[in-house]
Amino acid sequence: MGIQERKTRHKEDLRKRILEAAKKLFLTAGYDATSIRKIAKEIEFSPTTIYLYYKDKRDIIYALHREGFQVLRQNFQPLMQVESPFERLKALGRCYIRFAFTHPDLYELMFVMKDPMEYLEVNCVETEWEEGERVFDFLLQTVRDCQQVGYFKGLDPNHVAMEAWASVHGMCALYVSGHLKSMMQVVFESDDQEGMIENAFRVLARYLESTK
Amino acid sequence: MGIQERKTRHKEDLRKRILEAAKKLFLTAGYDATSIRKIAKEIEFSPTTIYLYYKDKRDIIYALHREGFQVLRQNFQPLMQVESPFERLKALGRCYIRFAFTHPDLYELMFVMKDPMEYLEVNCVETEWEEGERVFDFLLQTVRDCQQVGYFKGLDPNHVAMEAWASVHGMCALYVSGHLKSMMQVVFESDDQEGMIENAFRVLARYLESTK
DNA sequence: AAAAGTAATGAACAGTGTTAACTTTTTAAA
DNA sequence: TTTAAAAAGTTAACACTGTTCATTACTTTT
Repeated sequence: MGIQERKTRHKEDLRKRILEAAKKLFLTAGYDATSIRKIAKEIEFSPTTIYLYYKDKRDIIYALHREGFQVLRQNFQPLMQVESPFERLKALGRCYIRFAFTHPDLYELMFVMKDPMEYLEVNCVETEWEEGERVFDFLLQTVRDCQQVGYFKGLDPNHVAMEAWASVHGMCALYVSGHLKSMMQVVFESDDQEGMIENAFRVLARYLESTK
Repeated sequence: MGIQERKTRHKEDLRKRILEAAKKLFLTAGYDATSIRKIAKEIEFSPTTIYLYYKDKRDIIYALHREGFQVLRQNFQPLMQVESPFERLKALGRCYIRFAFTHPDLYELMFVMKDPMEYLEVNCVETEWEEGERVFDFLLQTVRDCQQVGYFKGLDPNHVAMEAWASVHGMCALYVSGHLKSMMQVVFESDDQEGMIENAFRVLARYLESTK
């Protein structure tokens, strides 16, 4: 069945080329500026062809969403080696923030935009947000490990993990949306957003440290 | 000049009616479903008439954005009376979260969407995000008041305030975007988002408390 | 060679924000 | 009161959007 195989490979290839084109447009011009027609022009196919490979536009951005989570998990990989649970937790936070700053559009797609989540709800097999689950599970396990060595005494690890995620996500979300920038210009008359986030994270780290 | 005045009042009236129609559509159907044409149909005017009162669509949503901040400040008003700075700080956080849960669309408009911020950048008088400034200043002053009675020793109030805002914003943002819902269904097999946020906030409050 | 199946497309639908040119209404001056 | 100017509002159009349907071009199977 070598012919059949080649055909399948060709199909998969076009699927990938569509996604690559979509990613390119998305990362250079943003979501709203990424239209089906522009993607089609990029790969030199008719717009309707895209619908043979992806259900609709949300299907495409959901594919990018999944890809983003793979990249994030790759970023997290080296942290597994960090011995100290608390150092690992802090590194996790810093890594998460760095990801948001280096891939703001991807971050927005993964953690801010509603469309991919709506896609999940509609095409529901109920339990399908594996990527997100794995990432949160890593955080959760790290929190539990911290408890083993005396941190977060008397606190529910689920709530601790949730609070930690919300904190760093809050910083990143304010950054990618431009709210941090506007706020800092007005309130602090400064432009060093990265420094501000760095310092805010240090405060958070102090809080966590003091639970020991 | 009574006639001139009446005319001005009439113009202001139509401006308001446009905004009311926009708000109604926005709150019932969301931003994307709120088109200029639909707003026009709602107030029974031609679509182009709207452009005589608002520069463009972003101008309208920026007006809603400002209105939202007025509502938020009204919600904060009673908290001024809270004597204890730390109690005030906690009440501020709870109040902020309650606002996000009761007006999720408005919250999204005010703190998540990029468009109003972009509108600010384009129509720049540089320093024009008064509403946001006032709200953050209130938080900042409360943090300083807390320091006066022994909290946050050795910490920069700016960074403490930033961290606090990021934390609660993170919770709210994950709620309004649907990420919290998906995550909880997958990881905790639960639907009680409000309870989760409540508990996460309690953890944060514990952190803050422990700085005394 | 004819039939069946697949891949790709052109044309169209119903909608979007926005602008230019035109018409109607209102105001002010002669 | 008539007339000219200014303001308010509308129609038609442009250049887009996501998406669907009928049709063509090509490949494989019978």
